[in-house]
Amino acid sequence: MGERVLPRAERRRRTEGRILDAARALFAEVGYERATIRAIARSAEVDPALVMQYFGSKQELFQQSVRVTAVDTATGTETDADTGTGAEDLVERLLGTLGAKMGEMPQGSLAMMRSMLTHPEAATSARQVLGAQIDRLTESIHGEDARLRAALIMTVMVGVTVGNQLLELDELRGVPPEEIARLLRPSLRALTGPDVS
Amino acid sequence: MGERVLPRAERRRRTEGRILDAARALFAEVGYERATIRAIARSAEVDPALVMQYFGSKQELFQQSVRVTAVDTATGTETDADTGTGAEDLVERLLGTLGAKMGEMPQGSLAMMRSMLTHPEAATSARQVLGAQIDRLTESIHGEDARLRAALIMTVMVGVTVGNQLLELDELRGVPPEEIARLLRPSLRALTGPDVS
DNA sequence: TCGTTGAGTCAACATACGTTGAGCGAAAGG
DNA sequence: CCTTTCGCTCAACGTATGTTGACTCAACGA
Repeated sequence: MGERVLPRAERRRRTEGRILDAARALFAEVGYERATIRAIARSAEVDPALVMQYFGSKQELFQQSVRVTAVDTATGTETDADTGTGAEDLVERLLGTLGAKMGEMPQGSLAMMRSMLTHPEAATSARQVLGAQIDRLTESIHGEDARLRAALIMTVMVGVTVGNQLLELDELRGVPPEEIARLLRPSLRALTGPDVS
Repeated sequence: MGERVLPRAERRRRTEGRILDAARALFAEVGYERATIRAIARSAEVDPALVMQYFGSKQELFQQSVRVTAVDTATGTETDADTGTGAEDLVERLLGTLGAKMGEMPQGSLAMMRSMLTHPEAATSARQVLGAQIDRLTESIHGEDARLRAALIMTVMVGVTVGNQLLELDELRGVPPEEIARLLRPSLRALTGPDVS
């Protein structure tokens, strides 16, 4: 029937991908501790031992699940440097990634955030990502307490994301992202400090 | 030596208290999953079995650890109704409890917040507490999107608390609470909506 | 004084988990 | 065609955890 026979390399890549997807989904849903290797394997339709053989340990699987694209899109980096570096531009970018369809944040980011309060390595990752973003913001704020303000801005973003994606507060359910961005904009601008331009 | 002999009732109350304190501390530090009954018992200088005998299960111990005073002070309730119910007053109260010496938030609240992303019951508690606060705020905001604005305000508070108390971001370390409150005030006022008074 | 209560301990059970090593069967390669 | 490689499974081990039941001993009440 539809059962194609695949070359080994391709087959391997696909199962590895299935495992990673399943891992990301489960880590994002229940966090590091409650996401068991067995459950991930079952979801990927694979033997638990294979997960170990491919990724070495649960810890490494988690790291792989959270890597790269995950981390920065979570907090609004998006690595494209086409937009300006003014504070307003950065704030707008943050609001944008928040709004890029809120229910569809990359699973890797959600996985990291879900575990950041209870899993040490996830906490370290989160601090790194936030720190990098704070650095960026700090450069374009130029105020007295520039760094502190930048930190608070990121802190606000974390709060909204937590309330919306992870706690799933009823009050934020189904609200169009643009509206949240609209309501949040003045608050972030206020933290940007007295306008310099 | 100083080894006083205590009446049974008193003795029981004290050990029960020691267990609860140890539980709160550990739950707050590492979250529900990583806080083991054995570790809690060791910290309270008691046999693990005694913890079960007194509290029934780890789940019930957690609930007891998180109860009452814990929950509302976490997000700034403080149950005293002496202050007004105007939006500004409420915002000020929120900022106040945030600033009531940031490193000394009640352990029960921290325990709840630490686990709210990974432990279902903690999540439910958090949603309840936040929901109640949002209700309060909504009444005194009177705007179009009053409820949504109120939710975002609480969301901001959660973010700051998470960043400060749980993630322990370097940028917020050692910053006097009054300064954070000062920087945050305009942002919260902005969410309060166009001033009605 | 003596039986009863209850605080507290000890040893053990059942379970779930991460992890390992041996092995099977099909693709790869000459 | 035969050997090797490798994706993948099976069964098991070791360990940590929540939880339980039998037990000890001092405080209590009559």
